[in-house]
Amino acid sequence: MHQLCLPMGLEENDMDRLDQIIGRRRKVPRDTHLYRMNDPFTNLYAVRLGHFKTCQVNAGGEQQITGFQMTGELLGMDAISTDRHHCDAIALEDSEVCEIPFHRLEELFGTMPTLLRHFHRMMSQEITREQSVMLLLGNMRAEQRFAAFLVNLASRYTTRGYSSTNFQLRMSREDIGNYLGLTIESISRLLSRFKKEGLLKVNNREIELLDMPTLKAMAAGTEVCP
Amino acid sequence: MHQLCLPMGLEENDMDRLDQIIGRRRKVPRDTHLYRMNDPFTNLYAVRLGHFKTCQVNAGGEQQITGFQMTGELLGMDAISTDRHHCDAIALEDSEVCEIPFHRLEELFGTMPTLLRHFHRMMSQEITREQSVMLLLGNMRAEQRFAAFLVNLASRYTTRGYSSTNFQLRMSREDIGNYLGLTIESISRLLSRFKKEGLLKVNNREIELLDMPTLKAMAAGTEVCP
DNA sequence: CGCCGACTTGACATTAATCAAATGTAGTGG
DNA sequence: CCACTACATTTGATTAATGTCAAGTCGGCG
Repeated sequence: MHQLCLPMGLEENDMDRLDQIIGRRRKVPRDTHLYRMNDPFTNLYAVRLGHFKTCQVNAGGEQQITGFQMTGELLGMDAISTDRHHCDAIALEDSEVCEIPFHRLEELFGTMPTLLRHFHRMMSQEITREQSVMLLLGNMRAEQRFAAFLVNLASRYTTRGYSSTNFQLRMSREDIGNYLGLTIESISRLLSRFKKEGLLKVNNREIELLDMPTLKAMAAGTEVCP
Repeated sequence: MHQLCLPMGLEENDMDRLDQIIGRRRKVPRDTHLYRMNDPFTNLYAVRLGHFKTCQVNAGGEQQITGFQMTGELLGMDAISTDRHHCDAIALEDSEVCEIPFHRLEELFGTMPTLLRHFHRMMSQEITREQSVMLLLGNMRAEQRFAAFLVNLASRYTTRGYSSTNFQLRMSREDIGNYLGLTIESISRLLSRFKKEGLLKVNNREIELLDMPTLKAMAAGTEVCP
């Protein structure tokens, strides 16, 4: 957790000061909200355990999942601009977060440039992550999107020390479809097709990736035409 | 410019200190790069004059325009995470920017909490802007996307003191299509249809919006079905 | 005037959505 | 343990939206 989240690279002394402001841990049961759109912003949240999704809704009631967050990732940075949350954050399984009171974090910034720098990197990373999703949604075809999704999960599980080829999907097909701008039926068909083509095994939400090179090539848009 | 960009709400004293680190102005002729993907990151850029587009390219050569920037907007925040730019920034017309050396900006953060807070708001705003685009690309149909695009431009021109109904598109149909995940032909057809339906007038790149309420309703997804 | 690039328009093809069952899975209570 | 239900997923048939391809038209500029 400390390798992924805010404290990265801090000296022990600074680490203690950070630990002191980090608020209580909060359990978030599956399918419940960590926060809702328009809630006033007081805390950032670091995921300690479990998985979340963040989603936007517009006036017409259309919903878009804008991301899936796992252990060590930070939630709530989109709320800084207006002091209100811009999306809902919902636990995909029983989860746990640390509350990080943002005003107290700001107080530390003045004397802890390393912390501040790391915070900026995390916000910037969120911006580039979203740009990749824009590329995916704007230019890729269904099979590319789905391949990119799987490759992205694999790489994030690797970072966390888990298997990059065997993992559980924590989200429903519907969530995946919504995130990728596709329907649940399309996701289901893609899974079946990838299975038939020997790219992966799938059993309910259990996934085993069998052909990472091809999946990566599909995701990058460099796959040779079949 | 000062109302939109970093200095917002600074005291005169602080404003001077900020002005001192702001680097030279740089002219960027139409169709030339302000920076390219993978260029090392040294400066943020504040647009003083003109318009830019930022675009991503993946390994397969697919390109996605991730945003259009106008006067007072900040470019380059996605480079902080890795010290390299993640996208190309290209001038849509002859333009001018201020260079903001990021390391010197960081030096000010320690003693200018107001500046820091404003910087955080700008990064956060970029995150929420991108989330809106994700909603657009993931869930909206072509006419909604295009309406949302026009309404967004209108509101940004309003903020800058220009007409919200009469303005020039600085980007080609192709750029618009790429940004919205549509083809140039689709954009052309949508323009023709909106014109026929009396929502706008169009003459080359000159736009006059005639029915903002309907356009807004379309963008929000609350338009009554025709 | 004539060329070029940007844009428009039309005909047709394709992708993924929609609609409709069928099937599978997990949980519940007998 | 087994029916029974509710919900998630898969699969098939069809349709609708948008992409692709192919002419054209327009406007600016040498």
